[in-house]
Amino acid sequence: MPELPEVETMRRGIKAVTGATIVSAIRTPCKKKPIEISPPVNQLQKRIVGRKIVAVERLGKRVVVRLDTVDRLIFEPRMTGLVLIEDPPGGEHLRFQMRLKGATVDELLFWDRRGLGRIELLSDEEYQAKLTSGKLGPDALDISEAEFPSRFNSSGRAIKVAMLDQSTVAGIGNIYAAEILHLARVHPALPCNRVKDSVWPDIFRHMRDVLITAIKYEGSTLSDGTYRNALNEKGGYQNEHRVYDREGEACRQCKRGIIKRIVQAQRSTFFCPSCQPMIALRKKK
DNA sequence: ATTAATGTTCAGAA
DNA sequence: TTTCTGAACATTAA
Repeated sequence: MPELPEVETMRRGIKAVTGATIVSAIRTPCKKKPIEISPPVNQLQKRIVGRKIVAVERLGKRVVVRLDTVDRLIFEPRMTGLVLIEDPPGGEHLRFQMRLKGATVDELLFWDRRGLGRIELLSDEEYQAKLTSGKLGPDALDISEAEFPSRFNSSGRAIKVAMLDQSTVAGIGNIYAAEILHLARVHPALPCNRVKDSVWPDIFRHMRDVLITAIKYEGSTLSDGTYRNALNEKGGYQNEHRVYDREGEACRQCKRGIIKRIVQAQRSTFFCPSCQPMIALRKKK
């Protein structure tokens, strides 16, 4: 579930592990298929046990735990992963457990219902290589207004598809892409190279506003109830959604449009045809 | 039984 | 070279 606001909420929720020393790290006995851990757990243990956690950061949809070595332990929740410091929603899906000492919390957990998430340990060198590889763009809350359009500009892809691509900007997912484009009144299928120069600042402004507001609400917990903050409480931003998962309902903004659902890049896209007309493409189709 | 789900990646085809 | 499609990963719930 996690997009940038949910992952940022996780990061803040586990911040108390800063300063702790890692006593043990194990792949929890879990009857489900094990999640991917790189390097293999026994090698990973050798590099993290006995080490101290010096900072908890975030990059896009990843929680980055910095150690007092060259290494960073990276948690990537993907669809249903949670990084927690206390008992998870259902013990059945606990995947990874670190015991800690020297801080106010004594464990760090990774829980994942579907098990698509992954854990990765990267050295400084490997981490830098990942950042410069072009596979991961700048964080959506770090990028400047000036750089923002240049990440999309010449591409002919639909703007919503480009927003979901983590190499464009890191952190935006299916919920927030829809919400941002609705606020900015841009049709999700509009090709990037047909977005007017004057519109990019609007998209940038609404991107920051939606993400920052969603962080204040501690993210969105959808109807399946999976996503929880570190205290096992639901987020609140789902009640603020303007288009996501509201197909057939009246647009909250114009009160007349009916929210439509289309499929782009095999993902549902929700938008208001009235607030988000595809002006630049009107002649097509 | 079928479908879709907050994500990512890969192969193969336009 | 770029973009799109389908499938895969694993699990659950409607």
